[in-house]
Amino acid sequence: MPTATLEPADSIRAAGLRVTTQRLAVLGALENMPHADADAIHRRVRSTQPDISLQSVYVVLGALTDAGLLRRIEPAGSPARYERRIGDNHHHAICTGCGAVQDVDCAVGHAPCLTPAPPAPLPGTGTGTGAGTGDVAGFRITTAEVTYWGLCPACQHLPASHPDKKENA
Amino acid sequence: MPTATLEPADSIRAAGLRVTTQRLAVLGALENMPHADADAIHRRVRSTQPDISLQSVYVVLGALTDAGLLRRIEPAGSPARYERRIGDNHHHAICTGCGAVQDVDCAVGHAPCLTPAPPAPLPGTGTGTGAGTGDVAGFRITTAEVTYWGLCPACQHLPASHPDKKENA
DNA sequence: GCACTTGTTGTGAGTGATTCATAATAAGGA
DNA sequence: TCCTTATTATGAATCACTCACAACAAGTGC
Ligand SMILES: [Mn+2]
Ligand SMILES: [Mn+2]
Ligand SMILES: [Zn+2]
Ligand SMILES: [Zn+2]
Repeated sequence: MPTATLEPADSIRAAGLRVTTQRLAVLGALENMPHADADAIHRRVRSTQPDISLQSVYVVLGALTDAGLLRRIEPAGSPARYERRIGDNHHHAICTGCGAVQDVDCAVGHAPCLTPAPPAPLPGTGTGTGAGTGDVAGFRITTAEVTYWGLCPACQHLPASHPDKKENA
Repeated sequence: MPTATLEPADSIRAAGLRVTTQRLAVLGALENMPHADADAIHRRVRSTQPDISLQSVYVVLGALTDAGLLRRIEPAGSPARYERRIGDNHHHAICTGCGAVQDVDCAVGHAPCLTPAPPAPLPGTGTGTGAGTGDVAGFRITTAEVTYWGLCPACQHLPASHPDKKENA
């Protein structure tokens, strides 16, 4: 038995979950394909567990995400994507051409982006309640999610054509 | 450009689209319910056009969004929401308890996350339609989207119960 | 090692949100 | 008013995901 890695199985156990081959396989797959969606993970896992169903992958992803072992992001217009990089609220740059996702470190560090405090009252459509200072419109903010949209290096060099929305193959 | 000053019919025409009662109704509905989803808009529009179908509302919303007359946001775990406030890339605070959405002025210069760690900062991401151009990890960034997650004032004062995830009915 | 309990997985059906295909309709110009 | 063509109406279909429940297996105790 390869006991070299103290992580996957132990982290699952530490979360109070049972260690199953499916969970190990999903974690292992994500090791090599960060920001993959459920379908891509399923295809990858199938190479070692040909009979695992997509639904089971969903269940595993949900359990691991709830346990805090995975992070799920849900970019607009894309199925949910999963990654093992957790604990830091890092952000993402997403290519509008091909959907590629790239990690972006937050400039602030580990408890980032929790002090938005817009200086001016909200001029929104009729909801200009000048909320208290320090939070946003009276909201108690716990997370700030930042998504940068643009063109990845590859798509910048393509003509204004339609690069196929390739996933991790 | 002053989209707010144009009559709905004029702005539709100016976009090169035909002025229809359905489009006027959808724009009118959103006047009073910013950040509504397709279903809520459909219910509202039905009060004046009882026979309009949800699918037609989707078509109208798509056309108006493509024309730049509406902005669509797609918060995680929520159906798409639409608003008439366009032209400024403002951000949103969303309540994890009840799903309420609140406009937040772009925090350029205040929220640290708009200045990513890698090379250049993002100029004009907020005040200019997100037309600014930055560079993150080789990406040519055109828009920075910020979502603040937390509890709205109402949900802060509720016990640990789960307020119904409903909104303007 | 063997059984037992219970968390997990496998399977199929079901759901919500949105899109597609196509016929019917109506907006806007001639 | 007529005509062309954009737009809407309708139903079916798709996508991503969830649910219900039976079959299974991880971890515990003997
Ligand atoms: Mn990431
Ligand atoms: Mn808004
Ligand atoms: Zn790309
Ligand atoms: Zn709330």
